[in-house]
Amino acid sequence: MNMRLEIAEQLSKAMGVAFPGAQPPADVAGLLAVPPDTALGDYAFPCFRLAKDFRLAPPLIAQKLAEAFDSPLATAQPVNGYVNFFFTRAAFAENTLADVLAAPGAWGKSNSGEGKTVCMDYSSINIAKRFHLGHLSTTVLGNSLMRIYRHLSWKAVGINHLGDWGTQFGKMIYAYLNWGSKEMVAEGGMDALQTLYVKFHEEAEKDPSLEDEGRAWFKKIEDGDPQALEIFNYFREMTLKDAQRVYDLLGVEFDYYTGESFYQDKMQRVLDELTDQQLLQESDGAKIVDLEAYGMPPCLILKRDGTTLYATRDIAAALYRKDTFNFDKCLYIVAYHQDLHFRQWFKVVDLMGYEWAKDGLVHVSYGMVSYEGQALATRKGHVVYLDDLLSRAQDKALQIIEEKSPDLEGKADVARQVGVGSVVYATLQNGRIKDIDFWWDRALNFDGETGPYVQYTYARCQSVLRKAPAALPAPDFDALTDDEAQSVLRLLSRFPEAVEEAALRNEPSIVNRATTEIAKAYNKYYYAHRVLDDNGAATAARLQLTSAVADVVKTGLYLLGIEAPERM
RNA sequence: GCGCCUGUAGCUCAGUUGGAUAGAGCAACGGCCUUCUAAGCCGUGGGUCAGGGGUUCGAAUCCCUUCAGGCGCGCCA
Repeated sequence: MNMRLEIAEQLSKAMGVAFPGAQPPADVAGLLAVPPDTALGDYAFPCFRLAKDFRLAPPLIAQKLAEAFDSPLATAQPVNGYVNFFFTRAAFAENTLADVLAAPGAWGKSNSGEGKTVCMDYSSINIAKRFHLGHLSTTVLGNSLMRIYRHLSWKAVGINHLGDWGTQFGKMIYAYLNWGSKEMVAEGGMDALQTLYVKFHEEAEKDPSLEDEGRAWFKKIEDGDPQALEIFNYFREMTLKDAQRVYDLLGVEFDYYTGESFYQDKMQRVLDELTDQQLLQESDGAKIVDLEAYGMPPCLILKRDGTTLYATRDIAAALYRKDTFNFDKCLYIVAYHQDLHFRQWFKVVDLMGYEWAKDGLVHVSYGMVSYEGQALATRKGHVVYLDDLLSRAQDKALQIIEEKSPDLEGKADVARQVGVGSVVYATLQNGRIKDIDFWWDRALNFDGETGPYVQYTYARCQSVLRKAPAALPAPDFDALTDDEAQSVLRLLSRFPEAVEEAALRNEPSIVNRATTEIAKAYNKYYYAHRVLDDNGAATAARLQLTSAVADVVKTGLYLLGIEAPERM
């Protein structure tokens, strides 16, 4: 039973009774507000807007509506132009818990996305580069959104749009052949590739002709030269293998690893269509689509030398994905500094006549990451690599476990879940548009509203549930009419709305907050009330509450991409 | 110069898309473990919602404007 809808329905009836003939507002449920203080009720309806239509002062409207309101699940009280609704506490508890406990892991699931497909372009790492802080947001946001959309019955297609095309790979090959070796790379791994790349740029400063060598080797990759391809594929395999360790830790999976190179043979269609529709113009030898009418600089499609650009590839990829998956939405989880780029090529696809470009293509942008106040700079070594961060977080977790629960079984595994969870949680804690300045002491803090806090609440619930008596009488829901229990129940009942909104706004932090609020409310409850006591019927009710909290917290964590340890 | 974004407690951020007395966490200080997990709970202090105008019953929220910061603005991705 959705209490918001129940109240809205009964309130609409009350309007018909109290104001026959008047036109009631269309979306009563949407107008229901949550009062700032629970003493004012569980939901409230502001009457100010009705004053004109009903030709009556808001306090009087509130009074008449409250008098006419009738529901077994709530009572109504008029206060200063608001109608405040108070749930019938025991009935609310019974209803809510029955709903939550009906299907484990399914709270917040809905059919709202049934039959719809979303493509998710996320993580999208570059070949020959180590996984660092700059890739964390896109990876973790994308993973969480995949889970959230699937929870709402969308078909979600995860795509790692690899950065595997461009002259830098020609340069890499040149550097590898001249200054590197199989042994060096086999031993040094990704760092060795990094070193070679830096070396190339140093040498190219002195001898600009190396740039031509780089271009020549890239041309060989394009032309399918066996030696060039072999080396390139070696780099590619290495990068993916390196990244896979991080993906495994984070629990991240992709349906496709179709990178930029995949679209090379799909560019001509873009050029043909743009030409046919006379959208392509020449400018300084390059080919562009003019966007002045839309207040944007032109979108570059072809360079002077006839080769394609980033935007061209993105357009080709969008057309391919539409053809292949027939998506309703295609999300690009990319930092906001590429905002203009996306607005430009989205508009180009629109101009090409594809209606779905208008609201089907979505740039899910997020804030920039800096490290101790300065921009990340791989070449200067001012960078935090993901595997370092994750292993330090795990070390910290293990250290705390040794202090607090030295007898815990499977310490390393719990430390992994908690350490990794803390990093993921922190990444999804704030609105994604916020910039993140990374500091080690902040990242390794496990106190307060953190991943470990939420996980701890789950483990605490599990601990209580393990100690529950095997046989209990039927629950007495009058045991859950106190304020603390009601707060927990209110938050549980609103959790599904949070999941829907998170998908609507592509904002996993909403699920993060909803889950954390439940954990906080339960911890408060836990200190105010004993779950297990001599009263079997009351204990049964409190155990249901505990069980429901455990289930929803676990679901919330899952939707964020975080595991929930049974003990910690 | 133009465009996009951000500005709320010392710090990091919420604020349900216009509703009631602006809330959390961190940091600081003070309490609570012989009872279900103290990675927890309770309490104290801390605010010109960047500034100024406007819209209306009502603004942190919408409009205008100024300021501050971040990011972008043709042959990289």
